[in-house]
Amino acid sequence: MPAGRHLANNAWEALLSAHATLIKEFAAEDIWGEISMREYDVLYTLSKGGEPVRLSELNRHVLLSQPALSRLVDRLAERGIVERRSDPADGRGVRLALTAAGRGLQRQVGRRHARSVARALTAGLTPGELRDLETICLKLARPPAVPAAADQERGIRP
Amino acid sequence: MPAGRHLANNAWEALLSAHATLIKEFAAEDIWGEISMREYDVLYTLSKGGEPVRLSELNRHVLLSQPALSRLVDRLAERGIVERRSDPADGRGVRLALTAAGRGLQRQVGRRHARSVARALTAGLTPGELRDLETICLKLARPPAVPAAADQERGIRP
DNA sequence: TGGAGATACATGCAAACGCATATATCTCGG
DNA sequence: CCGAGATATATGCGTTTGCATGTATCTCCA
Repeated sequence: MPAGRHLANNAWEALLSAHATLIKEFAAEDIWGEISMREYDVLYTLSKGGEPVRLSELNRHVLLSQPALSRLVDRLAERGIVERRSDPADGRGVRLALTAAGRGLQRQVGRRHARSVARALTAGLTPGELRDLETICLKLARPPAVPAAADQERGIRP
Repeated sequence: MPAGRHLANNAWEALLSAHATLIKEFAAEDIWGEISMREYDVLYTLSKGGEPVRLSELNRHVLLSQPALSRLVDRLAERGIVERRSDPADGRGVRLALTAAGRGLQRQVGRRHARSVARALTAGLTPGELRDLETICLKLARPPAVPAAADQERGIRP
């Protein structure tokens, strides 16, 4: 048994707990207007990643199945918040971009949400802890992507 | 503007990113058998909190609306995984407990999942980082609960 | 003590989701 | 250059979710 097993599980449970607590806290706030938190997540990801963004790329950041994301984007497009264009370089692909209205909406909600986030996280943590949290979480967010090890697990030998 | 505003938002974004990445990674594993991750979350919370547990208490840990959780528990009860008893001390309340089958299922899936968690988190983090992550996340998980500040925001003066 | 408001959970219903699968396009070895 | 398999997205369909609201019970104070 690896040494850090309990350490890892305790850390994961704490992360889940923090996530649930904060998500609920943010969801309960009266700042979302005409969009849901999930929709905001999409708008934010679009605004952050240099648009246009592929559906599949978006799907790497948003915790939704591919069909669910496809239809969520549908609804946003019908509401004039995002625009779907076909990708000239790849006939299968879709290029997504915020419309002017979508960008405005993202900024408006984003400002308010950023304030909430700052309030919630600076309330309990020091700047050093915030930096540590970011550093550690960024390490976790990188996909392990060690195909050699996966091959080993399957008994594949070079 | 508070000093740690960007720090806080960067940390939150990293936490969300780590959460999404790891959840997807765990969901993709072939260890869940007859239950979903959400259902496992309920089983785990029941097994951890000294049973019996109230629905409302459970709802504080699980990221689901109260009606959705109520029905999820319904389904688990129909499948013989949890048991709902009425609370003798509070006629409105419900006391939830794992059945023997439910406890067995939780342990079986829990063992496998714990292994995955350990693999995923120890791969990228040192023991010290795991400890730091837990400590920081536990601070975040505590509900702020500063009603005085909320009153102040609404312009209420003592 | 009784009744107004709070709390705990359940239910009706429309919207959203995930799984399986279909469709269209791309990539490559032969 | 062609066809097999891979990749990107869409669609059918049954299940699950959230919102609004209903019902039962509890609390507390006038």
